[in-house]
Amino acid sequence: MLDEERVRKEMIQRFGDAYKAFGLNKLMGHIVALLIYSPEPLSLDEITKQLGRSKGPISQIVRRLRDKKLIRKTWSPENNRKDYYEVEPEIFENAFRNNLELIKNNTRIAKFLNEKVKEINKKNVDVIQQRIIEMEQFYIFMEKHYRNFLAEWIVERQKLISKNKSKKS
Amino acid sequence: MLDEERVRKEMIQRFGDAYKAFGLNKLMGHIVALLIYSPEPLSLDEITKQLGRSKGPISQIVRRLRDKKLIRKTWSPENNRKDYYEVEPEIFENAFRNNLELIKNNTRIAKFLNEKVKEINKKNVDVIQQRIIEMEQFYIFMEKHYRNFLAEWIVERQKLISKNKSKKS
DNA sequence: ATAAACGTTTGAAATATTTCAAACGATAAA
DNA sequence: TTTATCGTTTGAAATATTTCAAACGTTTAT
Repeated sequence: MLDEERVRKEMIQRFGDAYKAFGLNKLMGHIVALLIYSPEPLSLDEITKQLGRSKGPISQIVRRLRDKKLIRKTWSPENNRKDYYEVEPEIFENAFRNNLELIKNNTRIAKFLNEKVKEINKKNVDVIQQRIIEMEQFYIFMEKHYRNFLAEWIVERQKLISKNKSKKS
Repeated sequence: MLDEERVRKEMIQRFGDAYKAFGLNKLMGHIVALLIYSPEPLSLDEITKQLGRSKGPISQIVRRLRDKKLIRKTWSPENNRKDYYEVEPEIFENAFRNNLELIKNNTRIAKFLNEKVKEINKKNVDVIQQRIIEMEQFYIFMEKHYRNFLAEWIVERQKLISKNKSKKS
């Protein structure tokens, strides 16, 4: 029991650090960790209590997590007063999709620069232009691979799920 | 000429935002943008002047950029007093490699949790365990794709470079 | 040897972000 | 209709990060 508590805390800690490393709010990672580790959906108050924070930030971060499709509200006939939250079943996939948006932005930047640099026709432009062309190619290529990965993962995930189901029955 | 200045500024701006979105320092993006856009290597003082910052932070961020293999010192027979910097030819590839490290950390977290949760043998563990198993599988799969992407990109890049060379001659 | 030109380090100041407590509005229970 | 229970919003406080200016150590020119 003491051990379990330690693991839970370390998980919250590590998710916080990981989220931060990806440029996201630490608290987002904490909440996600909590929800992944909880077999039952949690209310705002429960999250608040378990993380020892006040309601304000929890409310805001929970909304952002919902916008990012990492967690969702659950519906249940009883408890129609409080909102309960759980992780999205496709949480990792969705986190990846969010990252894809950043990559797409990089492609956009490269394309914009390519246009502009061509227009300007700067002296010594060849070195710069070559860099920017490579940048554009790189991120276009990357986008393609990202999409590919997603498609393959969905197949892979189905296999995982069906394997697990057959184990249960 | 005025136009060129505008593009340069917008580039610096956008790279700053992009770097921040990836959880890195904004100034890192600014310096990288400056060096990409510069046909000649730049000294610390030139970077300092062009970005309107003081030497302290520039010196520190430049070191971090070197650690991350995004920029490098150039050597030249004259000017052996000052250090001059340019972007690494494989800057985008290397940025990607840095990101791969973050993914590897996620895999590590999942593996750690998998071990621990198995040990604890919590009641209702099946839901949680399933999530963590999926997390591990996801990031292992992702690592594989990342490596794959890198291998393919290197081939693709060679094609780009040789195409450009033949155009020049 | 001395002076000048660098890059780095470092505490303090400025800025940005996170967090809180309290007020608010909305909805459901009494 | 009134009261209680939520989730949200909001300005202020706490904290973390970025930035600066000055001091420092090192290397090169004089």
